[in-house]
Amino acid sequence: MAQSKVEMFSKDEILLADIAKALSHPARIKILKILTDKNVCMCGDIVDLMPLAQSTVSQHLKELKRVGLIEGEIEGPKTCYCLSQKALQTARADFSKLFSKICKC
Amino acid sequence: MAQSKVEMFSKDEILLADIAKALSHPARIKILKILTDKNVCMCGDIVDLMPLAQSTVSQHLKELKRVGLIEGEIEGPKTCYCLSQKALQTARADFSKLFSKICKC
DNA sequence: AACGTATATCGTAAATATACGATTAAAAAT
DNA sequence: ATTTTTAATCGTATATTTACGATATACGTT
Repeated sequence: MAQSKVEMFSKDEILLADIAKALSHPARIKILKILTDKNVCMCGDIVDLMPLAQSTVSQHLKELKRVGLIEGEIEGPKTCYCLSQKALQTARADFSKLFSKICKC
Repeated sequence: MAQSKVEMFSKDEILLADIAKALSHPARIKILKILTDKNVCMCGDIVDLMPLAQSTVSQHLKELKRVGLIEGEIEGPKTCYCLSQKALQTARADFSKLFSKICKC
């Protein structure tokens, strides 16, 4: 990318695009599903269920945390991850709003 | 990216992630909104409403076309773009399905 | 036929994303 | 106190994305 022109768009557009970005990799979709099934989950449990290296999974978790969709609580050497239902509600509403606007029915 | 591991995930996850990717830039969100307002729109009209160069807008249109969210019909030297309501319905349903799964309420 | 208009594509630069192994840090277990 | 376990971060390679100007293409107009 040359210089970013992102600031030339509306807050809403930037925010939704950012959430979409967080959802734009199948690994991250899968992580959200895993956290749904397990409710609360150690990082290692997630890694075991993913076809990716531990450091790569950690990066994906970081991206999901960046936009707030998940939360991680450090418990000793372990980290417990869970979904942020609040952030998910907001994301859901934002996508709904977009599709309501652009879908005819 | 090193080699892609995308094929290690489910079809559903890959598909949804791909749609999310198409929505992961504010310019593309804005284009969808413009097409909603104008219904059908020449490329140049879109370019005029965007803070980006013509070639850049063209690239964004290509990405939206790639995932099928918009369609472009060449009419002489011009190209008419419009939303694909069918693809939008599908995308909307796919996101709904994900959020239904991962949202508690 | 030459020119103008509209848009896609090419070439390119810079930023970001994805992936991995190695290392670090921090707490638990021995 | 040392070792082990867990997970984040660092360093790095490669791929992809974003952006632009320049060029090519294709049609309409003069």
